[in-house]
Amino acid sequence: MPQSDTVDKILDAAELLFAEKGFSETSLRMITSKANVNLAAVNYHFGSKNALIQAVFGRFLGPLSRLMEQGSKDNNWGVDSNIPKLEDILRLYTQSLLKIPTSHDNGVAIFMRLMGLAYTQSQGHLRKYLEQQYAKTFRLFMYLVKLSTPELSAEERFWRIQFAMGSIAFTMSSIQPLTEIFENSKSAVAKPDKVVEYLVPYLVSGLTAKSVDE
Amino acid sequence: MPQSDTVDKILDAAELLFAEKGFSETSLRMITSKANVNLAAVNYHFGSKNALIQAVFGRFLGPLSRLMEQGSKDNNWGVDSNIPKLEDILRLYTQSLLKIPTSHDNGVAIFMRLMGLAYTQSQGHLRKYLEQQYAKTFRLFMYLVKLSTPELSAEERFWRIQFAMGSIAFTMSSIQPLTEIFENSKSAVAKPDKVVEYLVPYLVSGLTAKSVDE
DNA sequence: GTATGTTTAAAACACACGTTTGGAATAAAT
DNA sequence: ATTTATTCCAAACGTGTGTTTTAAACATAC
Repeated sequence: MPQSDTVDKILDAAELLFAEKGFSETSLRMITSKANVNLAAVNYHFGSKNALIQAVFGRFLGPLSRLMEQGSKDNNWGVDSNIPKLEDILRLYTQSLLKIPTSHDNGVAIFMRLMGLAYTQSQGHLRKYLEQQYAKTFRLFMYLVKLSTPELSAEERFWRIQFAMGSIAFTMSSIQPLTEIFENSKSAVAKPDKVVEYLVPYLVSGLTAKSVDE
Repeated sequence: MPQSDTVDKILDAAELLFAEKGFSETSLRMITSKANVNLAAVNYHFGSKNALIQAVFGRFLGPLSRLMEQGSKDNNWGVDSNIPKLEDILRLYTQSLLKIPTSHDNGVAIFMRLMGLAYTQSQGHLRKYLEQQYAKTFRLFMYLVKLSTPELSAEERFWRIQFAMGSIAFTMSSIQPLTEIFENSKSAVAKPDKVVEYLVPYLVSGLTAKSVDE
């Protein structure tokens, strides 16, 4: 068995458990027993639990970051007065998400859930890691949105993006428990794709709402 | 010193620490030392840490729940074809929030942050407690929104409310320099009232967006 | 003033956590 | 075949956790 196998088994198990329970609520013993590896393997391969958390994020944010930048470049957004539509930006984002290779289905929901947790749980080290690792991509995203919503003030645009990210992260965070609650005659668990279908027009409408400044 | 004093001191300290760090990341020793009470006081007065968490929420949600139901009744919403406007519902909500008595300013921000954590951190006991305690109020809220947005399908309305709640909870959760806000109460960092000003038109626009079903 | 119930205090409890250790097993290289 | 580096494993370590225990302090009523 090659080395990478243990590493990936740990990452796979950690990803699921973190998404399900949160970071502090998931112990290394849960992870290693789910992954069928020795407890010490985490500290051996990753160094610490915090480093493992960061590695979990790096595994999907790396590809996502690359896909977003590539997509923007392919469309020539931002050059020669080539201004993207807000829907197109969101679509690039969601479709980039779907392109990320995952070890299991429901990968998208898990990513979004993890991103929500990253913002919401006060893991200082994670925030620091994400900032210095993906600040460039985030700035690109902000720039694109700026191009497509020139009528907004910088402050209002910032907050609206914040609101939009909240809708996404929060929704994906609570899909499972909510569908359990409101299971009035609806048997099927809400599929993320279906939810995204509802999400996009909502976001577009909210982001392009008439400004309060006017 | 009367009994209630210790109880309130614990609740005050717990509220702040939970909002700042999360539930699992806050130990009873942090709470009791911040509250200047003995460690055993928590288990004596509340029974367990989980019960303390629930008590912190009860202190907020009890008044809020009453205010919402009273406000709806005062406006005769739902009777005699008296249909509320969506803005009015949101305004009732935000103003009810502001009316809740808090032991310190920034109470609203802390409350929203806690609600975000409640949804986001998978504290099973908390979710169960909130459900069986405030399901009635939540159902009223859903009903009012249904009255004001008759054009939406039940499913799409459900998800849009979800999106909206996400915006609120997430935004308040990630006003990052929270600690600064707590310490020097007149910090210039994002004031919740200002954010709400931006939030309302965004929510209205999103919630009333043209349906994807049409 | 004594008795009764309630609240505080200090200490200890059992347990789960992340991490470290030292040696066994395995693979790669000479 | 022997060496060398890497990976795995069982066990233990130290620390911090929520909770319990015991007794003292306090308040209240008779």
